[in-house]
Amino acid sequence: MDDGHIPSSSQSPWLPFESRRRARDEKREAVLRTAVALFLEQGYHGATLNEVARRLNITKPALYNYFRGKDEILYECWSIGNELVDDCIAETSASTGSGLSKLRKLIVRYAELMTEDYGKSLVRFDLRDLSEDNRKIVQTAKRRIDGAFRDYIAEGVEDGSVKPCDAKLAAFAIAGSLNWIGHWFQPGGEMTGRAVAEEFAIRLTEGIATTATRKTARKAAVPAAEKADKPPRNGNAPREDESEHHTRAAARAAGQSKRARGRLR
Amino acid sequence: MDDGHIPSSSQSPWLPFESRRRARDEKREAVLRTAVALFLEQGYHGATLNEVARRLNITKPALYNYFRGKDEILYECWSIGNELVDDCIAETSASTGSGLSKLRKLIVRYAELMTEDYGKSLVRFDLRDLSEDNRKIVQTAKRRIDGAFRDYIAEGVEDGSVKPCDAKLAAFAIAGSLNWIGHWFQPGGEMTGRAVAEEFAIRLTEGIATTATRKTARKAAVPAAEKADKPPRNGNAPREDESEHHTRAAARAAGQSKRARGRLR
DNA sequence: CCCGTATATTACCCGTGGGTAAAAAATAGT
DNA sequence: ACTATTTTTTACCCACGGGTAATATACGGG
Repeated sequence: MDDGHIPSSSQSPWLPFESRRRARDEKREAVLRTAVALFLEQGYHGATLNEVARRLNITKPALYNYFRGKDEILYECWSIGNELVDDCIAETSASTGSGLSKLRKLIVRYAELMTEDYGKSLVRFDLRDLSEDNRKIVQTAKRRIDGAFRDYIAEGVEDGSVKPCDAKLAAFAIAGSLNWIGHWFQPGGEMTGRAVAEEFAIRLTEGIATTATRKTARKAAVPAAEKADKPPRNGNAPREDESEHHTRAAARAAGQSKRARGRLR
Repeated sequence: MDDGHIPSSSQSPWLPFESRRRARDEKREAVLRTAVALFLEQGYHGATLNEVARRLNITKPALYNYFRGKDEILYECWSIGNELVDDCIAETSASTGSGLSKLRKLIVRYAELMTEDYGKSLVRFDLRDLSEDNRKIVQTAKRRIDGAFRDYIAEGVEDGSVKPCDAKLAAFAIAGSLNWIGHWFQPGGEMTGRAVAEEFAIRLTEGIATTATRKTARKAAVPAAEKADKPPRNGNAPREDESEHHTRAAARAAGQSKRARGRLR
């Protein structure tokens, strides 16, 4: 009778526990995915927890097994987006090149983030809907992001790849343009998120790049991350960014595991 | 004009108990001024009509003599901002010059609007809080504004003042940058709204202009050194914007009179 | 088979705030 | 001064939705 199906339980006593914890995390994430989509779709105040639950085929109180309340769900959505931004910055900072080159890399990654749900949550959600503590965390993180843009610009000014300019205002101009993507972009349009991102990287740095001598500016200034030397008419050659996707995915997974997990009561 | 008395409160037609004999329209406008400030300060959902009324030294039901409901107040706030934008576009369109020149003018005016309450209401308020009808009106108006940017860019491309580019995306980039001003600018900072506006007009067109704006660009590029000690150069003096203020004020008054006024029950 | 734990459901509470009816106060006209 | 109209207040309703307590169900281990 010892057909021994499902050996997992007999072999490792703590594996079931692990699998259960994993299942729990997966449910938690499912809640967040649903919530972020609904919040973006109907607005935080327009969306109800009943509707979130309904889309998950559960009922509202079940959500409270994973989150303390609505505002915590909002915060967690934002938190995931923030981790993705952190990854962008980390990857960019780790790269070598001029300040301008780093700036362009950050713009591409950040812009593409703004075309995704969790990225949008960074700019579409209202700080005032968060608890006092979480609001402070978000504000600090926002300053950090702004600082990254500013630092790259300043770095570019020093190494000569960027024209002398007010780094603060230039960063506001660039970041504002990018953040606004999160307000108008919706998948299914004529351009993919990546296409928008790369176009913006060029457009937003054309004005401050020193090498902006007419047409040569583009090609010379964007050698590494740019494959647009071919007419930007076709969206082919999605190959060179494979490594980036790998890195992105890995960092994201790591981020998730390291993020504060749902209260294990 | 000078209603100088009782410095304790701001400008409320209801101030003390008597002397409540002002025109209906003025009261209506006072409500909107208070409401737009509160909505921006606490968010539409965070702000209550009770608080709006309290700041005006009246009670909530009194508001319903001038507006049908909260969402109509929101719409009227937006509507005033929209009229101001319309004025910007009209003035710009009436001016002569290259497409680039018009674009810059529009940017300056639009940017400065974004530093004011009614301008901010254009980009900080959520369409979904409006009634179905009003939402459609707003959406149409938004497209019109976007179209103005796009048209000037296209015009500039044709007359050679602007480099060939995707007008749609360029407009998104510029308008996004400007709209974001409405999210971060608050009076009392180190820069005035006008200063920000002029800086942005240069920065945002540097990338797409065919003629590099030498001197203006240079001036803008070295703000840190002499930004503080630089009063308006030449004889323009601090009142060089008088004409525009005149135009603005006149147009605004006209707009108010032509805007649908409070339901005359 | 039973028990303990985690998870989910039913049923409910209740604070909030938009909105309203009716009375009161102010205002204007004659 | 009296009346008609507008404006404002007092007092109230109630829908909505976040949140909770009590209960039921699923499940793994002994």
